[in-house]
Amino acid sequence: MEGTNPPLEGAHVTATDDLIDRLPEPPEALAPATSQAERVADMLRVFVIDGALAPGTRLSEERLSRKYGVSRNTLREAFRLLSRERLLVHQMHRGVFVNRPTSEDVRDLFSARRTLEIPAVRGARDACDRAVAAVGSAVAEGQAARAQADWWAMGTANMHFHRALAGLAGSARINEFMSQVLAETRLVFHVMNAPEQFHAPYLDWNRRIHQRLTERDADTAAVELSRYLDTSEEQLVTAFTAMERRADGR
Amino acid sequence: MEGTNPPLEGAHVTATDDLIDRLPEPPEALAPATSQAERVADMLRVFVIDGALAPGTRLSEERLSRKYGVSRNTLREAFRLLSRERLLVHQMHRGVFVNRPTSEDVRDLFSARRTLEIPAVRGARDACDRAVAAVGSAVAEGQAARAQADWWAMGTANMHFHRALAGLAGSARINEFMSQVLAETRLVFHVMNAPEQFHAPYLDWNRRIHQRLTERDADTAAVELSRYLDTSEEQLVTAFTAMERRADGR
DNA sequence: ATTGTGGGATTGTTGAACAATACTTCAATC
DNA sequence: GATTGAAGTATTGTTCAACAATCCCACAAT
Repeated sequence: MEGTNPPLEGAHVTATDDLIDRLPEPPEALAPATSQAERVADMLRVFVIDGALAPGTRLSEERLSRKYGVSRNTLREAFRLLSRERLLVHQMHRGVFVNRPTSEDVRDLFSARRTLEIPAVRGARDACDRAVAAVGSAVAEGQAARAQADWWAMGTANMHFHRALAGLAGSARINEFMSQVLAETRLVFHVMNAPEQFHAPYLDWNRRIHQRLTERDADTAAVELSRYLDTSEEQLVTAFTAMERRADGR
Repeated sequence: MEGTNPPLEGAHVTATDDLIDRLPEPPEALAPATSQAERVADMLRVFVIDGALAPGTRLSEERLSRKYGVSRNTLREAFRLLSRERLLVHQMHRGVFVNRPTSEDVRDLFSARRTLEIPAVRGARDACDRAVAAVGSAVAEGQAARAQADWWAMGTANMHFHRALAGLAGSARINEFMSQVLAETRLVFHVMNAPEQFHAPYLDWNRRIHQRLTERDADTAAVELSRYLDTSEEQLVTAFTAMERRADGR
């Protein structure tokens, strides 16, 4: 071995603070490391939204805690999280139940959606392209689902579409709130035992709205969306009140 | 005692189901009977919003549970509730802290407020009178507070004013979300150690907006509100970033 | 000044215990 | 026969004590 390894020019350079500041951010504030309660909540959330746990179902603390290998206390923490999201409702000394929305809830949900979605669409002029693109991919997702006749996926795509619309507002808090509202809306379909084809006719509507958005015709898009919400709400409320009458008139 | 008490004509009539249905509803679904965790959460919420617990403060499970005579588990349930409201933030294995919003949060909060408030005002034409009246009484509340030079109450009145604006949308879910957004906004003032007179100049602005509303000139009211939000946000963000620079440039 | 290396403090989670409340069952009454 | 009353049972509300996992801090070593 002739000669020595040339020492690297300027080896052992400590990174300046400047450089460090320029480093990419960690994905999520450096691995938030979810707690057990949050993991259980995540799992239950999926069950509720997908309908594995039907609205009105009571969740027994003891059985669930044994089934999923967590203590009752931990499970209760999870319940609290989901209650705040309105997916579960907590009744003192009676337990927690999967939320079963009423027709009044349906009206309120649509009222909230109007407030969130329509202004977002109307102000879409200065929304970032990334947000508009999200709307487009939700449309594509819906069409793919229809091609496969996967009705549940179509419903999911529809939710994504409307979440993307609210996303045009560009506020993280609005986004999260909208997600909750849509999750609760999904419960409505479970309560009704809605035929999953329910969403089918709305796909074209979504496509048209997105079309308007790409044409930068936000106002027309907003008008179409408004009509969409009106008819969708009416259809739901009608079906819902009929079901409610059937239920308590016996 | 002469004679017998005449039996009441038709005494012991059982109420028909019809009659029972017509009975007034109980105030709140028949005494929801709050749990201990909720009571603790209510208490802590007030502390946080009023600033008795400053942003960034860490809440020790052991000390708080001993101080308020509840178990750690119960206290943790309360923490979960408040974390979902973004008043506390939970860091795994580190504990819970009073949320300390950043300038980015301020921008997001105002973005959310724009989405919630402006459309509500613009659509105020078909808002119920009761909701408009709430706006008026918030204005009055602010003027009363100014008369007494009670600056903290002025801030509260300002919050009530904007909550009332969002209330014009007429959705319970929107109302609750708005309350959360405003509570978090209040934290911003605590972070800044804002002089409480901060709110003073906005009182007249509020009065003007309300004036427009009573005149049924919703569009002008919306424009004024939009300007209000712009200037308020700018003022806050400016002060905020200055403070942040001071803090981490040291 | 930076990097290991403890020890101490705090949180995460569990299991068991008990009180308080709701539900169920069945007998007694009108 | 339907309603009321009074058991007993099941479930939730809450506490307590324990232990593992993790973080924080001070101090020594380089």
